[in-house]
Amino acid sequence: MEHAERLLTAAGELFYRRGVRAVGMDEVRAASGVSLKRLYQCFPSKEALVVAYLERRDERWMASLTASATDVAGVFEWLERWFGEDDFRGCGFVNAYGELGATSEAVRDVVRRHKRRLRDFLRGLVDDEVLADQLLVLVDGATVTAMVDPERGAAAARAAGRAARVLTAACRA
Amino acid sequence: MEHAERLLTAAGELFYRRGVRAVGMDEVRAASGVSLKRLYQCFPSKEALVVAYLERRDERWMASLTASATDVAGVFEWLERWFGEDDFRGCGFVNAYGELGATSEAVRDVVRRHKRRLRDFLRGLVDDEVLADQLLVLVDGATVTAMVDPERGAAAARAAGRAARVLTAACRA
DNA sequence: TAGCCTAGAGAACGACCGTTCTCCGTTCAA
DNA sequence: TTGAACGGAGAACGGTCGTTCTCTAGGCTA
Repeated sequence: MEHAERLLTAAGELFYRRGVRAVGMDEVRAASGVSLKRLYQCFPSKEALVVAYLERRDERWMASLTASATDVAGVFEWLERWFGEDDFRGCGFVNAYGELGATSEAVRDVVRRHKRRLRDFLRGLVDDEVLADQLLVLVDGATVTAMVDPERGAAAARAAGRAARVLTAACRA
Repeated sequence: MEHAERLLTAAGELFYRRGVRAVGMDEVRAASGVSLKRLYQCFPSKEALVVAYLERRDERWMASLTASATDVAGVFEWLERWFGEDDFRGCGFVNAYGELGATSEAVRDVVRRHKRRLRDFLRGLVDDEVLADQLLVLVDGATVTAMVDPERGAAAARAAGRAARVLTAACRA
């Protein structure tokens, strides 16, 4: 079923760029070229579409990160490249949580799962619980700074990367 | 004019807890006890009310932080207390930016101003540009972690505080 | 050809949004 | 006592939302 794919591609771009509540189902239909009837056959509600969007985003985002970053320094180099993309608009999961976390339990869960997966990956890189927590904080913090002030995104990524190096060294000592 | 005060108190609680778009003007009216007519006399549009909410939140949040935290360790102790409050729901500015940053220039500006003020305050504590960037990243990152997974909020604050201590020491060396 | 199933286009529906307007009771000056 | 300004309650308005329904055209089977 390629319809779901087309829908998720269109919805993903729109939801990420403008926010979930700012995008109507009819706009997803127009951008995807899929009829409204089939849209609701693929995803029985907007919430289902949002959850699918987040799950797909999780898969792709994590796949890109894990394929490119094989050590701690690589994570922050990858972040700096991401922050520099012209359609970067912060963490799609944090944004979705801020919009819908108070309303939708399903959204809350998928965001939590994503952050847990990210932490697990970092944990695998450093093999220390507290350091993994600290790296997760650095990643999310740099992403927030880059979103609010895109011009300082690269600087934030590098500052966070330096912090990660110092913390990793301190942890080994 | 106490009406504006009542409106901002009600709107602030609702906007922060549930998100801006999830709260209608009529709900602000009901929660504040101020008539709709006067609401629009005080704030000529919802956007104006949102901007005023964020500006007030900036003032109070920064005042609480600066009054309580006189050094770097104090910042993260203050964060841990904040994360433990039962109505904590992450950074109101990041949430508002995720919802409205793509739409409203005024919201974008007030969020940027807030983050710049926060960075300036941190910069005053440590007197080093890169370290100030790193502390800002730690603060925002810990806030994201605490929002997404409230049970780990205290741990995130402490991990970030330990990271700040290590980074501060490394910077002085 | 005749009948039937599908699927798309988009109208329709009910709810709710931000915003404005109407009505009516009160207050207060003359 | 009259009348005019004010203010609150909430109806009204135009628009949009998520979701469902209708209509029509086309392709398949018999």
